[in-house]
Amino acid sequence: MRGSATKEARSDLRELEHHFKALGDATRLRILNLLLHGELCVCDIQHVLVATQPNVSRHLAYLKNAGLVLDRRDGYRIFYRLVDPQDGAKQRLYRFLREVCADDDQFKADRNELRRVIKAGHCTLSQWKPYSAIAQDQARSAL
Amino acid sequence: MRGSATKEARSDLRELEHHFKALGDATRLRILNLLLHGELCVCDIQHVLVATQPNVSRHLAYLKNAGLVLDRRDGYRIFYRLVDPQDGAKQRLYRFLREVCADDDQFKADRNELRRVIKAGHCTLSQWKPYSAIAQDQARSAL
DNA sequence: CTTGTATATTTGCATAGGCGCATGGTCTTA
DNA sequence: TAAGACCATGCGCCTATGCAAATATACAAG
Repeated sequence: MRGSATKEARSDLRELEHHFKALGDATRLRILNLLLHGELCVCDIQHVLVATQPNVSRHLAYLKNAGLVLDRRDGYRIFYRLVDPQDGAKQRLYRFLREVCADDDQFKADRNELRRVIKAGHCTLSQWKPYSAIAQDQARSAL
Repeated sequence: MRGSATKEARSDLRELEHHFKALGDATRLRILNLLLHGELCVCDIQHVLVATQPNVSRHLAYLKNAGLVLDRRDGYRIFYRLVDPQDGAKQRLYRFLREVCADDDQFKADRNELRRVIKAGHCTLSQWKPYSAIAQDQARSAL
């Protein structure tokens, strides 16, 4: 099944460029840092980042267009999650991101704030789901 | 000496953002792919990419401003090389880049073309130097 | 069907970024 | 000093992107 080279090597350069473009923004990096640990709805992110709703929404649309996140509707809210990495490229990217996000203070603070927001139940409350590629306990503890 | 956290964690977010911005362009990715294997002058890159000189020059300036490359004058030409990674962040970044560049066809073709250009001696000829963080033989063979 | 909540999209504006072209600067050699 | 090789930068044009504010859409509850 390694024959997916057809898909993977088709235009890695363009895909890579788009991925990096998507990562080249502080707000989007902060969003990804949160999504690395689980599925979230827009308003949770909005609360953590203290940003306007259209702003968060547009950045999520950008990430979705770049092929980095997926969305899912549940009632009147929409949950975003990282695309499940199938190819090696995305796996490497996520691993790299996780390494990078781990140390930074801003990212740490955001994760703390996310924990607070989830506890406060502003929005998701019981809806929170860890990112499927991460073990549940790992996601919760790493948060 | 791990106490460099002061420098590293100062504003990782902004630095990371700038790095990713620098990577979010196909031309710059192609340039970095070449520089991963050694020091090069502008006209070599120009020949490989088949781009105008000012264009290459500006992208190199962008990379330099982003803290990813350094330059050095030697006679009437200027050689660019990757910044020697001191912090873990840049090491991880380069490792990630090297992994990603290895498979892609465009990057491979560029490396082949670079080898041809170096052999043809358009510019650097005997001046070519491998990127210091890579063993000389590894750089030449990987090229 | 109306109201309220959560998201998305449009609009307008300001800035950043990419490219080609022309110009100017630096260094070498004659 | 003059010419040639190599490189940087300013200018104009165009596109992409970021943000705020307003507006539109989707859903739930009454």
